Amino acid sequence: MFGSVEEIAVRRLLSDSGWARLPQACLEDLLSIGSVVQLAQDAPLQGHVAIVLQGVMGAFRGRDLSDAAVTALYFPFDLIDLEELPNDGEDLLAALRPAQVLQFPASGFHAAVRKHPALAHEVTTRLKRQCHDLREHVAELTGKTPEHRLAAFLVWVAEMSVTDGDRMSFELPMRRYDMARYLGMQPETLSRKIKGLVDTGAISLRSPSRLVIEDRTALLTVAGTARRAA
Amino acid sequence: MFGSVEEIAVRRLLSDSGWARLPQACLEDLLSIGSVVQLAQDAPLQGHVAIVLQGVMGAFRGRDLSDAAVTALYFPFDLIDLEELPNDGEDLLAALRPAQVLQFPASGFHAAVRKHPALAHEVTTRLKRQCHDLREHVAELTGKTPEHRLAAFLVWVAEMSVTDGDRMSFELPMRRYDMARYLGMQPETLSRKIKGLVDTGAISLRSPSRLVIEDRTALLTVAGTARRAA
DNA sequence: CGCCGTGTTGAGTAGACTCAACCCCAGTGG
DNA sequence: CCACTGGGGTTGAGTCTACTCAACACGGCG
Repeated sequence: MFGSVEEIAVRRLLSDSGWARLPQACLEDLLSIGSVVQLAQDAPLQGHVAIVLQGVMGAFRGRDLSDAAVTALYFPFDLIDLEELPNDGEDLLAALRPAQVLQFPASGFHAAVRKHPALAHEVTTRLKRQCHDLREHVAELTGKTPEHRLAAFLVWVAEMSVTDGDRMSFELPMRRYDMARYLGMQPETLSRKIKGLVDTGAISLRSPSRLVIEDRTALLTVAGTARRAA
Repeated sequence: MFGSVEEIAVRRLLSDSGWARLPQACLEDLLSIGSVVQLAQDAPLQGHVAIVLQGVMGAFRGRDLSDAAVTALYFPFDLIDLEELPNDGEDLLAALRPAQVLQFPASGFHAAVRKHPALAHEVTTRLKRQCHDLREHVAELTGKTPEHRLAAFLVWVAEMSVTDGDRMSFELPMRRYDMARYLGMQPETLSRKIKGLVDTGAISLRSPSRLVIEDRTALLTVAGTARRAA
């Protein structure tokens, strides 16, 4: 069912991630109803059940993508399930960079959940984890200064990213604008805070979107407490 | 298994709330392992699986209750399940006012979930709803001014409260200090914002904790968009 | 080359924070 | 009966910082 390009990401999904723990029959059911979807930057995800394969998806809250808040981030292997919620048309999902997801029809996915207890357990666990992450994000938004939030965010993203050997260098998975809205500040403020961290030597920028953590300890000190790991 | 006082809340749980949809056998399983716990204000909940019966519980993030952020609120009939999460000792649950919960041993509850598909579905639905609510809260924290957040919060709490016929009068389910930390502002700022709403005539205070919504439309205008209902 | 999307820099303002004092009320004990 | 106490809440003055708005820098692309 998959072309060769997509196969790589799906194969990783089935071997490296928590999903691999599921029984074989369950995985086959999932793969038989799922379809790999390529999403360009800013492309919305139609339908609301999917697993991220590559890239980062953002949950938006608001009428337009242009003025909506970024409320949550979904990294590879994260489950996206926004089905069966009060829908006032203000919940949107979009790719923050070009991304790839394994999408499911809601009915089929939920049928699989009913059929396979192990899948139900996996979904529950992931949802609890998402609640936990969101509460942590709330704690950062209510209790920390922009510097704190930025530092914690950078450490977190670095952990989620494949550092491909190159020390702590990684690609920021979204634009400044989206980062700012996720972190609850203005793009200008974000730019200044990043500059501040560069000036202190904690990080450095190879390009606007490629970042190197020069001094992780210093960054963690700024962040206060580290955020959850992958 | 219940004394007469507790029976009232449990009976409402089994008739009025979404939990009543569960099959009889499942309810009996739940009741057989659950125990009603009375919590004084600020009393922490030991163990992390419960259903709120009365009052409001708060999820805290931080070392102490005194300086922790209030990240989420649990109203009657909400499910609390913080089990099986990365536990760094900074997640706490406490009653914001005297409260009553139906508490479960984690193992027993999860056994019941495995046994009853309907319960698994109910739990999943509630967790998704909690994620949704948390995302909405994040959107408010990142995108709205303190006035907006306060107005939206008051409308929301009013909907969650039993208005006992008395127009839109209701009891605030927590102290100013906790409210402020949930809404991401300082107690002083909160006090001033409340005063501001009183001055415009949108609300009035009968006592520090008893509030009347005089002009719901005006309040909604300030809030921008209404928050999710009960 | 000019345009557009993206990111940065600068100056001024507005609004939340900090810290301190004060008010109010319920308990408590003389 | 009244003074004392402590928790909860409000008010005031001053500071600081994030926001606003505007201009500018940079790179890719038609």
